[in-house]
Amino acid sequence: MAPTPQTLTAERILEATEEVLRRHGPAKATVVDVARVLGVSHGSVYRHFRTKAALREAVTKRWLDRTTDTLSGIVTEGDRTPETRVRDWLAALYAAKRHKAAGDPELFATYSVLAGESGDAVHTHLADLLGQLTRIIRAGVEAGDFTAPDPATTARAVFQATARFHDPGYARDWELPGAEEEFEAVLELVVRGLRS
Amino acid sequence: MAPTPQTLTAERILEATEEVLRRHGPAKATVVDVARVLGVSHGSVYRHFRTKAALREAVTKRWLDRTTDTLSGIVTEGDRTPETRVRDWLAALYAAKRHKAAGDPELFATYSVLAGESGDAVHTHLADLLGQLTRIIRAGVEAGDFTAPDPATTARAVFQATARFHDPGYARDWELPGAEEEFEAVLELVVRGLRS
DNA sequence: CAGCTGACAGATATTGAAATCTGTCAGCTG
DNA sequence: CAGCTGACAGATTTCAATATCTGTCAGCTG
Repeated sequence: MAPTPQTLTAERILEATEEVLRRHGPAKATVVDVARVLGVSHGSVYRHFRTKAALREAVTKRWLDRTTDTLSGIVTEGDRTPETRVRDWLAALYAAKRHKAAGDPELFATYSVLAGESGDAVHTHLADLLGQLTRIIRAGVEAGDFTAPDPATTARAVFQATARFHDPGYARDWELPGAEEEFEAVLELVVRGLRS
Repeated sequence: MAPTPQTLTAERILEATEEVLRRHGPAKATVVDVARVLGVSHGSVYRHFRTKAALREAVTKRWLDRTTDTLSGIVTEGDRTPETRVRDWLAALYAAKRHKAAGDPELFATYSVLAGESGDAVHTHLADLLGQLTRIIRAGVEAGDFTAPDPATTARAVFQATARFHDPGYARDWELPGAEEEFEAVLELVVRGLRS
């Protein structure tokens, strides 16, 4: 609650870590830097996070959860058709990732590094997103709008088919001219493939 | 090694380069190595290729063209339906890339490096592949099997949607258990999206 | 005593000097 | 004379010495 809390908490460490990552980038950010920002010794940071990898994963998880939370609202918009929700959800995912990549490149690089290291935070993030997409597709099947023998498998296929527009490995292409049109074309193809 | 007292040709240099790339990998392969395999001075290699980058691009182009040639046969199989040809073509593309990645990892790494450097050889390769796919889809539209206002745009969308199964950036996932099933699911989704 | 410090060992990263490589070209060779 | 050689300059890579970092822990502090 206090604007300048004196006790060292996991939350304060995560905020300082984001700051350091933004300033120095993932390759140069050290635990000593984080401790310096907080005005404590680096030993204290290790009281809250067992390793540097755990700290990086925690800060990344926090960052990924922001996207998951943004998208979760679209899943349950009962007044819209499942097709519209699939479109909106994928468009929102693309927009969120693109915005993050452009606006927060240092942290985005960290996320990409962790994704490559197959960290648990990323694995969970992907499972969360797939779960959301599965719910929309299942609703579409129940409404008779979509055909999908196994909604989870189909959701995975939709996710893979649009990977180019949310996988961080393709981030450099997201701002290229024509990217938006290509997204629309893939989205159209995928939605047509879902329809009964 | 076998005595090679013949005249020095671009073709012989490309073969020696492949040999050196396979043995040392893309990071350690030098023009001096190539010259040593051929029993000439490295200055002679520069008579045929202006730069090392040009040499690497030429050897990569040769290698990429083998895939393009393999697939071109499927495009014109008039006795099969367009849908079958799209399925066969994408499956053959996936199989070819996967086979290369598993069987020739050093050269595959070189290809991946060049793809990242956005070399012209890769650009041309992608244009060739897209051209083949466009022809199949256009044939499908003309036969009334597919709906696609602009076959070239749709071909691009199909190519993007299946990127995970032919883009070298994903090579590490191609041998994972379940990869084949995921390919089938994406292929099913895409083909459904093409149908009228 | 709960939380923090700071020195320490082993691991990792940085640095700069030495080695190697790329690309050129004047001259050699057949 | 067409094609090749080998020495060379500048760029890049390697390597080992040095510095910094990670993770631990005995002891300090409030």
